[in-house]
Amino acid sequence: MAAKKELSKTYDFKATEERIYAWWEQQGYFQPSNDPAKEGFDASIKPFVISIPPPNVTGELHLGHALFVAMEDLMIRHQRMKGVPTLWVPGSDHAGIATQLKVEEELLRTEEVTREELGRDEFLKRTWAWKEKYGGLITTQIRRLGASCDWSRERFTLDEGLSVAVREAFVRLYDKGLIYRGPRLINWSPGLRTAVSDLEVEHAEEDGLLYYFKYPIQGSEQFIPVATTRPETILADTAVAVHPEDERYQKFIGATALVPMLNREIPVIADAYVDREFGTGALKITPGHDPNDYEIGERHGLPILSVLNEEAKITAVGGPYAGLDRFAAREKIWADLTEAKLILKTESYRQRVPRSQRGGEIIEPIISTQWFVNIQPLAEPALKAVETGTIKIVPEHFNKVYRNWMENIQDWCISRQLWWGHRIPVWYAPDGSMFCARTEEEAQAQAREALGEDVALEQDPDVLDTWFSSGLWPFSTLGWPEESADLKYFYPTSTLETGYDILFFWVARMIMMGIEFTGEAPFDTVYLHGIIRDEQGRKMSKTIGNVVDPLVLMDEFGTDALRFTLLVGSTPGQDVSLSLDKVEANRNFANKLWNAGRFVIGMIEQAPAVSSAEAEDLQWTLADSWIWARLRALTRDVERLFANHQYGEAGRQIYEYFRGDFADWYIEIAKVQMGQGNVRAHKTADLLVRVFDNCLRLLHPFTPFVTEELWGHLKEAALAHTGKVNTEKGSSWPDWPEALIVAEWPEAMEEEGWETEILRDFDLFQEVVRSIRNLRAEKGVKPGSKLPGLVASQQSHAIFEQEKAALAALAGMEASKLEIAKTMGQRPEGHVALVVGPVEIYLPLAEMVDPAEERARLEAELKEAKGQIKRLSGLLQSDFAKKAPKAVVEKERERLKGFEETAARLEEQLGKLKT
RNA sequence: GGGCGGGUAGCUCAGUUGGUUAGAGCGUUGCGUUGACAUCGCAAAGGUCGUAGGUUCGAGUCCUAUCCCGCCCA
Repeated sequence: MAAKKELSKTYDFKATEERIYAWWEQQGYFQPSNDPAKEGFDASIKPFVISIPPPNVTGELHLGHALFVAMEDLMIRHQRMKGVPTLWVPGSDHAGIATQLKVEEELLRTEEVTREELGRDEFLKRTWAWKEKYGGLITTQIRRLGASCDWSRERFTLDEGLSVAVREAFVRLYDKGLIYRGPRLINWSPGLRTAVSDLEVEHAEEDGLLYYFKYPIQGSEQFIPVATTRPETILADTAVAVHPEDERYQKFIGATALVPMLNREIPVIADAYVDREFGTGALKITPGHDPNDYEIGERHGLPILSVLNEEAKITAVGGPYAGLDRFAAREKIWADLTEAKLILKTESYRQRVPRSQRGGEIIEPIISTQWFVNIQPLAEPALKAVETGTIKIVPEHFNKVYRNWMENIQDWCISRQLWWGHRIPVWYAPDGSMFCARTEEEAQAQAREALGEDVALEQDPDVLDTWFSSGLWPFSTLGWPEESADLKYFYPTSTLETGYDILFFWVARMIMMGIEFTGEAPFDTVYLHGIIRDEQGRKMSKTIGNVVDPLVLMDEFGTDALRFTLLVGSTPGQDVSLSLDKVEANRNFANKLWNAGRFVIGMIEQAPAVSSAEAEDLQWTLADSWIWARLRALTRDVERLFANHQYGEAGRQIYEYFRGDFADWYIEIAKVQMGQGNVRAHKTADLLVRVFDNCLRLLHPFTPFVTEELWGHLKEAALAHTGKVNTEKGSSWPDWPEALIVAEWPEAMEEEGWETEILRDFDLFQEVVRSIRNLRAEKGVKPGSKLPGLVASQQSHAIFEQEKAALAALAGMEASKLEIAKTMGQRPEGHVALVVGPVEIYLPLAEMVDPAEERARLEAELKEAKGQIKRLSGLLQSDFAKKAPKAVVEKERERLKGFEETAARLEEQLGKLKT
């Protein structure tokens, strides 16, 4: 016989996680069980597919990653265990700006060179080198979280295949006329020297000043008072606008105003857009630097002047101010206006300042020639897909958010003045004509066709917004534009899981592009999770210094603890507050699980082998039936909760079952039953295995490592003792596949009718145990001392007769001196009485109890019972009895009966006490 | 200005389609170490579910109004 393998007393996640993960991966469990690339492929089986939200390739793991990995891995593992072919496509994103900035910083720090000094080709070489070096980090960290994604299908947005997809998408949109190039007012990031999209600009309310000054009217001494938050833009004003019905200024409409300091002539126009209540009621119009003014300018055919260049310095338009930085210019102009006696006043003002989502610098609206996607034709079908339910968003209320955005969507600026990214597939001839093509050769051919000769073509220097390639992710990763086998089988994907903060950035764009290019919505469900906050509900930020590193948490508490905390702490669409205490508590939970496993395995070894005929002859105990009934209910609840995407609640229920029912009660009773030996012990060990096996299966998607490890030991023990516990697969009996990760998910077990009574009986048993424990604690009975006692109950007599040994063990009583009776004639001398519904319990504790105290206790209980009787009988006499469903009324009747029993017993006790 | 989410125990949060005594973890208090587990066990204290109305036999859950906090969009 092989040496008995002892499991360590505590769960050692450090010795487990890496080994288990490597084994899973090497066994190929992460790959779809039904794979077009493999033999025996069956295209008719519907797979479950998730595309990972690709993390920044040079990024490092943060809790947001940990949450989405945990969520998606949970879904994937659940489906896999249900026998569905699953595919989770991993990959990463080139993250244009973020990566380029990182590399630039690094180059500046180590070599003291800028990217301009290196040149575009060299810089890109360095960036690829950086990617090779650090790009693996994030995926290694994602593996550590236990992610069961198919690494053989890993993708990167700048891979050749995905780049082909990006060019294809661009060319198709261009050919359809949905991509255009032109000068528009766009958001410019002066620090990064690139355009950004509307979504990348955040508007924060900040304290500022409102500057009041005079706009002189040509040929008169009069002026129009105007207020602005940005005096430097006065230099690019091309009109002054007033409300057409404003009596104060009507006389100026049509007059010519003079731009202060420059004396440029501009018209005074009338436009209903002007808010008469705001400021002075007159508005300076700067179409070149303000989105609202831009629209007014378009309406009135005003010229557009650009007074700020790409570095946010004053251009030649600003005359004497040319070359000044935007902030310096503001001061200088205001000083000059003061000098010229053109100022009125300043007042403090709370304004909305556009800031870059990255870095926080102030964004300048400027006129710039960029590439845009005409989004309306894409948005319409994307909106419809959600409205009609083709795509379901969880939680539902995000439908409205989505619709609201889609209905007000603006054209998307997709060009970026960066080097790291997908270069725009457009080439220019010397004469300025442009050719959009999938390759340079194709562009050359087009040029030859159009111009009749070969000319030197210059590719557009800009790259595409990273989200442009991310928008193609669900199908580009599967091989699109090729009709690959993967694309055919795995697309559309199933669930898209991500944070609500990128609903517009990513989800909406995937839906638009998916429908446009594949004709199908890219997924059927969008599950949105919240943002992780600290225990005080604050966003994690480097400035506050409250950032929690998931790697540190995993080192300290284990991956399962972190995953369980994130999963159980999250409700769809709701932010998650994470505290270290919770992670610690869940580390403890994993340990509890481990030790329960040790116990069950020990019991397998101890169990006697008996024949199946003998086993069948012996009935389950109340506790056996109860833990099984509870498990059946649990499987139903979990099934329902998973179907409704209530993963956190499912986790909580499993946790409570394992801890509250299995560990706290059933295991304790099982010890007694094991002690009885023989067939009883055999059956008990058997049930312990069945129930624990089910717990491990249900928990596996939440805490994959500890459950896999334990299950392996459990299986080994069971198979080593085949006669002692049943190892045959049968209805609801465990089978023993090669690994838990591919074991069958516990099916929801329907209610069979017998459970109600069992649950009620065991509930009474628990109440009795608890009340005895309570009294012991109250009276300070030494925990070790075993009390004799009497339990009397007419109707529930059989329960306690049967569970006598368990009752004694759990309540700290001496089984041989525990008497179970139907009635008690005389109150035994020197005993204290407890009443639980129809049950009376007598314990010989009278010396420890003051009779007056005893009476007070009984009276208090009686009062409580009577109160309940009054409440319930009132309830049952009201309309409730007529209108509520029968079962609900019946439940209350039962309750009333219980309290009446209790009251009767209590009154008896009090009567006896008085004599 | 429009929209959305939240306000439940000291703290952080759960709470199917409304079902009648509202749960967990942590924290607090008391007790406890011979075999599953001190990363533990037993017991206890602690909540007028933001406020005011309404619908209903019945409301933490549905409706209306209102206050506070947060977010998104303009």
